[in-house]
Amino acid sequence: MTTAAPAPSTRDLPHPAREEIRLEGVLHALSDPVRLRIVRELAHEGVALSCSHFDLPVTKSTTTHHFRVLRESGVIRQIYEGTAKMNGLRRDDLDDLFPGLLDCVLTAAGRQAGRRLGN
Amino acid sequence: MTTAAPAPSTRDLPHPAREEIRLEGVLHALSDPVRLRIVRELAHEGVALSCSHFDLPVTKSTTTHHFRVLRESGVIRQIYEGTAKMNGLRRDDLDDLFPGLLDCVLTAAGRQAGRRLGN
DNA sequence: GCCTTACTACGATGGCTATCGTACGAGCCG
DNA sequence: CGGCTCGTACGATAGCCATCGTAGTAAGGC
Repeated sequence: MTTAAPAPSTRDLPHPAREEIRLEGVLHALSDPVRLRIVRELAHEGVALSCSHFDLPVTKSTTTHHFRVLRESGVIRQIYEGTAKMNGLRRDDLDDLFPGLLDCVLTAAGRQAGRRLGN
Repeated sequence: MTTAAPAPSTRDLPHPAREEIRLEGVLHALSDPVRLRIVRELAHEGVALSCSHFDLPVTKSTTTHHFRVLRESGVIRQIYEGTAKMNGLRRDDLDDLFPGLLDCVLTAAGRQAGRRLGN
């Protein structure tokens, strides 16, 4: 019965509706290196990941802050799953609002990272 | 003075080279409403425009600041032309570094503006 | 019941930044 | 020359923001 449905209803996190997502907010969220890295990894894995999955060069407090910025700007969706908090990209919403934007940013980020490494 | 300056103008502005343009910097530059508006207008007109061409809801000091941010992040190129300073999008550089990114952002901004007006 | 794991909330802090006003320099034009 | 327009520089200010540490809550395992 509660296998595929959102069972843990104890804590619910506020997310902006699709129409409330603002381009400026998304761009600002993506303009931070730590957050861009998170988004890149989420896109690369393709599935929702727990916060602890990431190995970021900041403390856990700061990590929480970055995930909140991403959620409040509409870039990711956060759902509690037991003790873990799963983070998933809001690909459908973003692609509908800003077609191609996410892919462009991800491609650009990948190219930039590649340029820095071996070029 | 009669300094026999070889340059067309005694004042030359520092621009980042193409390889120095960082994605995070560009996204941050575009995440400000005033700057996004400037970039949209530059893209729409398609030619370099003087600073005074824009009717922005901020003072001239702040306008100068925003243009500098755009220049230092690599989004625009600024050239003195007599008493005016002409601002042009660095389309070629941006399209080469981040293919499609600028167009995606501009399209998204246009759609968002349209949604706010009457839709 | 207790301990561990996962994450949050709160307060502090230093830095960045958007904004302004005022004073100034650089070209044009009467 | 004297002013006029365009844009800059500098200083100030207020707000945001990335970061941290510490203390606390929620869920699950022993």
